[in-house]
Amino acid sequence: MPAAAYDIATARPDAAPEFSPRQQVVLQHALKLLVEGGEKALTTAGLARTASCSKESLYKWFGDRDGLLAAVVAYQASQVQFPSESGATADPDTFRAHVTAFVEALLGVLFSESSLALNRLSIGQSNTNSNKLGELLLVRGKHMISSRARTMLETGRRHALLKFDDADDAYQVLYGLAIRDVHIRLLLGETATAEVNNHADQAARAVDRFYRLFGA
Amino acid sequence: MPAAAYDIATARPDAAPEFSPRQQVVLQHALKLLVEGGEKALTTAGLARTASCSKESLYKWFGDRDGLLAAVVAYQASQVQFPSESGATADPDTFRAHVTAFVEALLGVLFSESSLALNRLSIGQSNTNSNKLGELLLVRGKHMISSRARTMLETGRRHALLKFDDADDAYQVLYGLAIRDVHIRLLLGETATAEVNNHADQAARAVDRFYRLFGA
DNA sequence: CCTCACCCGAACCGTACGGTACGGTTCGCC
DNA sequence: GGCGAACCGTACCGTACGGTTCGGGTGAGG
Repeated sequence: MPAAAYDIATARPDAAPEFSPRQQVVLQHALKLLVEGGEKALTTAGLARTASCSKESLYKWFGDRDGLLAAVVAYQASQVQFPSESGATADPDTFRAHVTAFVEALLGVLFSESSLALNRLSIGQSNTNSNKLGELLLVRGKHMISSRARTMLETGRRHALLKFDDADDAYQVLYGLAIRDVHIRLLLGETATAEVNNHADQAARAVDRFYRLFGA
Repeated sequence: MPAAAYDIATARPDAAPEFSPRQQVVLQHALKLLVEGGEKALTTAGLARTASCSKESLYKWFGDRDGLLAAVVAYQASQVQFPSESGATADPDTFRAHVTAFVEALLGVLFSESSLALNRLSIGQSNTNSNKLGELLLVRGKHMISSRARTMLETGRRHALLKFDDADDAYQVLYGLAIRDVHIRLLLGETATAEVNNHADQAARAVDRFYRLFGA
């Protein structure tokens, strides 16, 4: 349950059965260590101590330390869910509200401490060992989000609420308008201002500009 | 000389005298190791070997390993320069060309392998030891760039070429339109597509959209 | 009660790497 | 030529941490 509401309506079937409850608890402890102290702080001995399990179990469950890191990323990504678009989107106002809600959820996820910690971890490892983590985060996180966004935008286009040629291009603009350089600044350790944390306002402004570019 | 042209007209006086020529050569070797293998690949013994210097000298020059990393970031940031705006910007077309050139330079810097490696390094360390590196990269890199961008945009506003209330807000929009989520994807290890590497086209499209939002 | 699977806690091992010390060499300067 | 500063190469030390092994304990099933 990390900084993003769990939405039963959109839960993917592959999310739950991947790890046993006991393992999920351990993974949550691992995430906590990551958030607090970065990758260096997640040692096998330290995790075994804080999670009250044995190193032997860690290695049995996850293979090695890299497997543990991958498990943390995979598990956490599976926990992130977005509000479903729930059908009736022909009405312009409700559709725009849906887009705004999506952007707000995006900000909430990307700027959460757990997401930042996982991104920091994956980025830090991205050019060392075959880059398994970055790939995992991209495919289980960003790609899931972007594909959902594209279908949402295409729904808007189908109902003549938006106008664009390339859905991916339009999504990227929406992303850029919403995130700007805040993500990278937070990743670099800058502390978030109150303005940045006002996700509702930020989302509304981004959607406003997006509509000025792509509104029908 | 890393992926960004050196502009003699805009060289800051504090850039040159910080490190001796010999030290600069060593720092370039260090950057090369970082680009190739990430932070793990930059060991004091490894750097001493590839740069043909002694570990003793490394510790004399940079204090400890963290000091070495900070020196790499500081030195490399000092090497990044942008084309100067060089006065006559009253003409709408040349001003817009200046903005486009700025965006193109921004893309060239941020998407270069050396910049990515340094960002990965700083991000990876950002929640471990007092976050010296991230701060350094922000103040010596991003803030320099953004302040220059703001003055450029305000020049455009003064000449009634642009219209906005907050220069920083406008810059952030320009940044978001240009960078989108490409930066984070590259940081995570995704390989750049040909389209992404066409900085001229990307810059032109971003500036076009920027003008549709902020053009007078 | 026995067995077996699972797991905890702790001790242990090997190694990689940060940091230090030292002998030997080059080079500028008097 | 002699001196000292800077520096290279190498050997060395201490430690932290990944990974393994082992003894013991707990609980379900028979």
